[in-house]
Amino acid sequence: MPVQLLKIMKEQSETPLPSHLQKEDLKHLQEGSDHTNKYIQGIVVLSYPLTKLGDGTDFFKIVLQGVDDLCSRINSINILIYGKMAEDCAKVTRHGDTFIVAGFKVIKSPTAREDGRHGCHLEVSEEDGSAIYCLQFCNQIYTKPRTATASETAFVSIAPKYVYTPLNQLKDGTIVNLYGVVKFFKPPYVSKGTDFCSVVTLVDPSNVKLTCTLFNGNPDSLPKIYKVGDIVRFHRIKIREYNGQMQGITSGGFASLTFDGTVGAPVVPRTSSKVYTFMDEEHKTIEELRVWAASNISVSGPAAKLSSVQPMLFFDLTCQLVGKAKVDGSSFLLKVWDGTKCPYPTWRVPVEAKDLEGERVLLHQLRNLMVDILVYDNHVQLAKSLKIGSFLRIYSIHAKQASADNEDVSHIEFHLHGGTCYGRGIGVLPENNPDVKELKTFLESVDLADSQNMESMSSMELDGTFSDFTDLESHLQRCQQLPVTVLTDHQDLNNTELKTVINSTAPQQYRIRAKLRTYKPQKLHQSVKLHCSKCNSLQEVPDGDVFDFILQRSAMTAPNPELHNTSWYDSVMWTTQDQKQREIAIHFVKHDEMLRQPEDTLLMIEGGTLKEVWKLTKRFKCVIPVRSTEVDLELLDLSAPFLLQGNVKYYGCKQCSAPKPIKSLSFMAAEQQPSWDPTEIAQVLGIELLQYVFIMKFTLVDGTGALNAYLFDYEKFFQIPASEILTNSFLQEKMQMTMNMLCPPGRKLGDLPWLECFIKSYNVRDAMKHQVCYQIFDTTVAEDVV
DNA sequence: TTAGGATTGG
Repeated sequence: MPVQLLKIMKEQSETPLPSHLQKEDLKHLQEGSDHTNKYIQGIVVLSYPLTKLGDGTDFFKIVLQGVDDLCSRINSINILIYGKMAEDCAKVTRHGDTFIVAGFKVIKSPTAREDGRHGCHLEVSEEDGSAIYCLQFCNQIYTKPRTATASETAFVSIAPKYVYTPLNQLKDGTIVNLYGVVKFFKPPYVSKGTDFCSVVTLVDPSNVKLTCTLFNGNPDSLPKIYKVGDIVRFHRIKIREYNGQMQGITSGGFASLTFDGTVGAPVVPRTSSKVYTFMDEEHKTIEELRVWAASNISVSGPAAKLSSVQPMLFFDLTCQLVGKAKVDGSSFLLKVWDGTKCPYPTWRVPVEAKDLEGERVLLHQLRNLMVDILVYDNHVQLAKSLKIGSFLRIYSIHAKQASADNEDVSHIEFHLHGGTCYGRGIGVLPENNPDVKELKTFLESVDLADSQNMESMSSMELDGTFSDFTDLESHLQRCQQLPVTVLTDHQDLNNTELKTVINSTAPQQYRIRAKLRTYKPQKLHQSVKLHCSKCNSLQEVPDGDVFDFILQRSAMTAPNPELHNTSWYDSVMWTTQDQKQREIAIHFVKHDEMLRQPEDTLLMIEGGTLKEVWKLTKRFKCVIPVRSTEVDLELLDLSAPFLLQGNVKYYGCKQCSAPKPIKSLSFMAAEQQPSWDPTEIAQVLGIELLQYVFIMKFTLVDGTGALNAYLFDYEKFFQIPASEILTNSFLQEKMQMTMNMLCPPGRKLGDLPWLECFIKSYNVRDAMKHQVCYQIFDTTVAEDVV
């Protein structure tokens, strides 16, 4: 029975209702006024038998009498309960119970004249998201005898007890309730039909994705999602199969709650203020999902401040609207700021002064910090409706690099293109949103006088002239500073300005002197990739779990005893004592028919776990995980490392490797002093060795222009081997410190150190477009920096 | 009904 005993209260008169609900007096009830977030309370004085309506719907009617205003003429009201809720209520209702009703519809009562009750009646049902709470004396509902005092009451909720379906158990044609973590979303936008639309992709710990298409005529009724990682609870969402996948779509009684997904943040639901049930159990679910999401969802979205805008990329901006203006039928201008200054010249969209809405004084004061964002097509209608001063998150703004005919230096244009790809759109953030609170505090702290200086500062750097002696002095000081990177070759070349580099055709090579405005990825471990020099492919370094899984799978094949103890290796085998009784075989490769010292020994292991393999690498020179076939030992799947040496896992390229029999290693073993060099082992085994490499994008500026240059570095630039960074926290710290020297966080452009770099330009062409890219080479971090 | 994730135009 979906009746839930929520709490037993002793010596306590107030009820644990959702805190947003407020009591409404019977005499204030009238048709057409807003009663969301209101409840009425009364004593059951009459109930009618449970009946079925013509369409089979259960129907139950009770009469509640108000307790506050006994003298009032209209002191009682009819409550009409429909559907499952009618059945549930009929089971527990007793005369004299106190009922609390929320989420009701107020309808003019056709029987008011006859029964002399309230002029309206209330209608409630599960579909409308209604809730009924019932207060009874304990001894009335406990069947088991117990000592109860009169002051002890049980609090019974006749709100349905919801069942939530994990995303991997959804079935076509059902209507379900579910929880999920937002992996992708499109903020509500105007659809081509009559409604607003929002598309939301969820994941949950079952690791199944569900994309939901949600419609509502009122955008406020759609989930209030502000960022990836938010958690939602959907009630009554319809599941359908579409293109072979499950899909969610709004059904009649759809309702949603949205929560901040940050671990530790207050659990406050965002909802369009309908009545909702939210109790301790739900609270726990949110906390659990937050913890799961923290390690399973990447929220490092492209959010950015104007100060860290990257030309040619897309980003999400949290900002305040300062001005807006009509441009033409298909585009609309938004003028926004976030308190930081975009380091590049930005465009100004010309509009008629009469079309510009916003505080004139503020528009003038903020002119150096404000940027123009031109929004198109389907975003225009929403943009027009925005209120000046409101806080916005604009998703997937395109920072387009462009230059006008009469300009030497390129500028940045901000476009919100038409369509909703990649969640492109505009969301209004409420004042209580934590990001808005932070932004407001920051905006209040911005010294506008300082921003005027910033303007003169950047224009000074742009045209390379110096207005007075102080500027000249500080400039000289900077020039005298040693650069934080140096060239390892080509010292005799002269510097080229970035403007010249950008305006020249590729391919060419240049010596440049520039500042590192920003770099990507900011999380340095994300910069490590595996590179195949044969097919030139790049791939992510596989996760340790993948290796674990492959080891587990290969441990299911028992070692083949016929392959043990050959002329070139000795084998040892044992069975683990645990329940699984795994068989492990280790083959120690001999040299001159003798075993060598462990630190010079290569061994092969069958049936080991990740932990066991790691332990062996601590003791022995090399470890190669293998499995038995009928005729020979063989390497595992190439998603696993084929060799472990020291702290480094060596991987082979799946595409370019052609594994040879393991016994090829015997030739290496026969060498006078086998080096067990990974490159050589790879070659002997027919493996195309993947190299660990740092891939980063540096945004370089020099006062004449800006460009993005890629760093592709095995070891030379940072003087840190890319192969060791992932397993060595000391090296990670060292690299972070180096980056902090090259690009000190929080500094103004003028205070950043200079880098000397050698870069080459090259062409990237495909059928559609042509782009010139830049790569840093023959450059290293200066000795005194590392 | 609409959209059904998957940028780059003005």
